Amino acid sequence: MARIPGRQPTAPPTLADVAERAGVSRQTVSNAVNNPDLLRSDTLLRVQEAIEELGYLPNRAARNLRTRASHLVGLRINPVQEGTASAIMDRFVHSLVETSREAGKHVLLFAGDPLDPLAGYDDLLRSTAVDAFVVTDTYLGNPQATWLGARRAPFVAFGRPWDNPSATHPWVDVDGAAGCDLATTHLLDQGHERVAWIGWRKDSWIGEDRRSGWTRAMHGRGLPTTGLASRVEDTVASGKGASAVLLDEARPTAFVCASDTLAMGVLHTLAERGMVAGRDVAVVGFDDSQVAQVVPPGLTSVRQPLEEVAVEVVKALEGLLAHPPAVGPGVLLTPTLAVRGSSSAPASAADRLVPATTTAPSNDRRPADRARPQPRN
Amino acid sequence: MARIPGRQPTAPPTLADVAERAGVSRQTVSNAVNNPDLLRSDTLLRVQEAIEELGYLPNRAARNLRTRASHLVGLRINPVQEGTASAIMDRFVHSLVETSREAGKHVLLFAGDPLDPLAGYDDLLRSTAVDAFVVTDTYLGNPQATWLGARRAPFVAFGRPWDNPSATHPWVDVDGAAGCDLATTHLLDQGHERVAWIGWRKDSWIGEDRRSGWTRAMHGRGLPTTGLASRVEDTVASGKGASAVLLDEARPTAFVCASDTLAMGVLHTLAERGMVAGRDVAVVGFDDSQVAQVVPPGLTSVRQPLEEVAVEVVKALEGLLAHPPAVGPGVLLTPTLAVRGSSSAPASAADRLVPATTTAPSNDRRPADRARPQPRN
DNA sequence: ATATTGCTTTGGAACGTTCCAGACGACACG
DNA sequence: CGTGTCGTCTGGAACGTTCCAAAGCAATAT
Repeated sequence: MARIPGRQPTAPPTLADVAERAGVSRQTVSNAVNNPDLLRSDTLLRVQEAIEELGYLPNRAARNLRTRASHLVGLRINPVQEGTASAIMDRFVHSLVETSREAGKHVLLFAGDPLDPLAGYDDLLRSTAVDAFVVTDTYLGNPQATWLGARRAPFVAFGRPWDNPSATHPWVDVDGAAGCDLATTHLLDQGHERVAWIGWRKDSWIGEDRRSGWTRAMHGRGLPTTGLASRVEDTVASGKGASAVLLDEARPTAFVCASDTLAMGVLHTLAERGMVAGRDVAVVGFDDSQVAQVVPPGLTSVRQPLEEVAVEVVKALEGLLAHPPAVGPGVLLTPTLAVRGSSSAPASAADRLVPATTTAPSNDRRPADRARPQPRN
Repeated sequence: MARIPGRQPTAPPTLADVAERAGVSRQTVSNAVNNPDLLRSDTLLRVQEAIEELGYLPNRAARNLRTRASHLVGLRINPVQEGTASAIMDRFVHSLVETSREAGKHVLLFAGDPLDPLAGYDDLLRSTAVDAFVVTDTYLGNPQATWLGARRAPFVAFGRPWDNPSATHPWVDVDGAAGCDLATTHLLDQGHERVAWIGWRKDSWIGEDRRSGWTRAMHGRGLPTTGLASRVEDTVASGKGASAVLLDEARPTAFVCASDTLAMGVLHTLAERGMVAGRDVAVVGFDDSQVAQVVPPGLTSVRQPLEEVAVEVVKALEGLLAHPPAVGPGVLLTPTLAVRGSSSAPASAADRLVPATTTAPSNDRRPADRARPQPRN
């Protein structure tokens, strides 16, 4: 197969190779790849055969250079957060990669310094290594957004522009309030009335949003929330501490937590007191992490529809990179609830505890009162 | 500021821009970037100033085209495995990204079909989108290796070439046998004698390797292993079932598991029977997943040194891509043991069974203890 | 003085693709 | 019969970089 003299025998075939083989010009081969409908059908066929035989695939670098596009999407990942339950980011990465593939894009990962939200973006942008970014860590109130915006860098945010609701960049987010409302309502439906909240510090927009779902559901049933809430850091230890205090002081029968990490803290407290999640006290987490899925007896958890998020993000990216760019409104998706053992209704309790909606009246024994020590081996 | 006429005002500066500003030729600017020691110091300075002022960064596509290198490393990720505990891959991805950055490389993710180990590789290779691959899923006995080898595609494997020990490609792996030996010995040191094994089916090389660490440790103390082992699938349910059977039939006082997923199965059985891990029965898992870190009372687990793995992988990559390519021998790293509540010595048992020297089982920095607050859903 | 050497700098070519303007033939229209 | 239009195909140029060969120049060796 005639090759240009200086080429390695292992070098991938080029347009010129295919062109020669098919007896057409380079440009015709290019058209066969990019604008097949420009060719007469028989030439198209001939070229396609040549492409097939040679195993030709366009050289990415050359194409990128010419078209000023890399078909790469940059995604910054932070160092692993050890000791926490949430793996949202990882699940999202998987979904994003799969969805991007269908859009002909690949995901380029780069490292981030948690303290400097902008590190890494600049280099990739200036070296035209990526076409656009997906920005995820908007919990800080995203300076990336304004910075990237100022640089005219295309990006889509996973997370609302909390600090600037009038921001014009495309974003996709999950309705945390709806999720916590769902979780709380699920518990209320099982007869719980004293449902406690363990969330994050007040300066977290996401935390306050989720919390509002809890209060909304509680107040919707005319139930009080005072004394039932705690705001702490997102660690297992904090969740453990907060739940211990709440159990002592407010006697809740159920917990809704802003994260699986905090929920695991509750499970720690229960274990320490010989109580059983789902039997003595109900617990619901947030994120449906692997932890929630495998910890006995299974942690009920709000599940973010990350696959859908990825789809919407990619959709927004495609709009952004189209000619001319089209940017739609923000997209807010609704999470679901993965119900597991930690909030399963003990049959007897459920019957007893739902005077409002069902027939069975009044026994004021609550799940928490049924706590008893573990049976010995 | 002179720009070439047709250029957008927002277009990044090019070599020519910098050259004009510094009053030198393009090639001199190129040298200033790539071979600074070729320039006289004063010209170098002048050029560097111009680069600084214009914010110049070499265009990736052009550089890639010319040098036939993309500085990208391809990594295939499989769809998330729901319902399992292990997140090895994700931790590895993080480490790899960080380490790659220091080597001037970025990580390109692409999606994989678990059933077709080769999907995705071919396209990236033929389109010269990546310089090399990191191959991780070698548990299948890796057809990728031979296939990539045949295509002369540079790659480094995380995982030994089990099916072909004489394979010549570079690889990095973690000594699973040593890890399970460590885990078993840790239990033996606490006075346990009947230590059971729950592992994978016999056709898993990795599983058999890990299992050999358990038998080695047991036989080393003259203890029998018959009847104490079970081989199942890597699911929580399997681990639960296997542990239930073993508890009934072999009365072990401790379990060593081939994965955290299986270990969580054991915890399920214990919970169901009102038994407490670490008090009634000791449990050790493998991978030090997030689950192990947060489940009460903490799951002792063998921790793979993924940071080191990443460093070695990148080192191997650099050798592979050097001119001429240099491929070293395979690297086998030793895991550590993260000791947590599930294997804490019951005081009575330890007193009864062995004068246990107070061991310092792990000088590994224990990440669970370093948990930092960081709200992100 | 001339040749040799080493240091520094330079312009042209090339990497493989797509854009652009135009060529070519066929066909229809006036 | 000339002219325009359409469908199809082509060669040259350009994207921004690095490779290559060579040029200019100063200092040293012959």
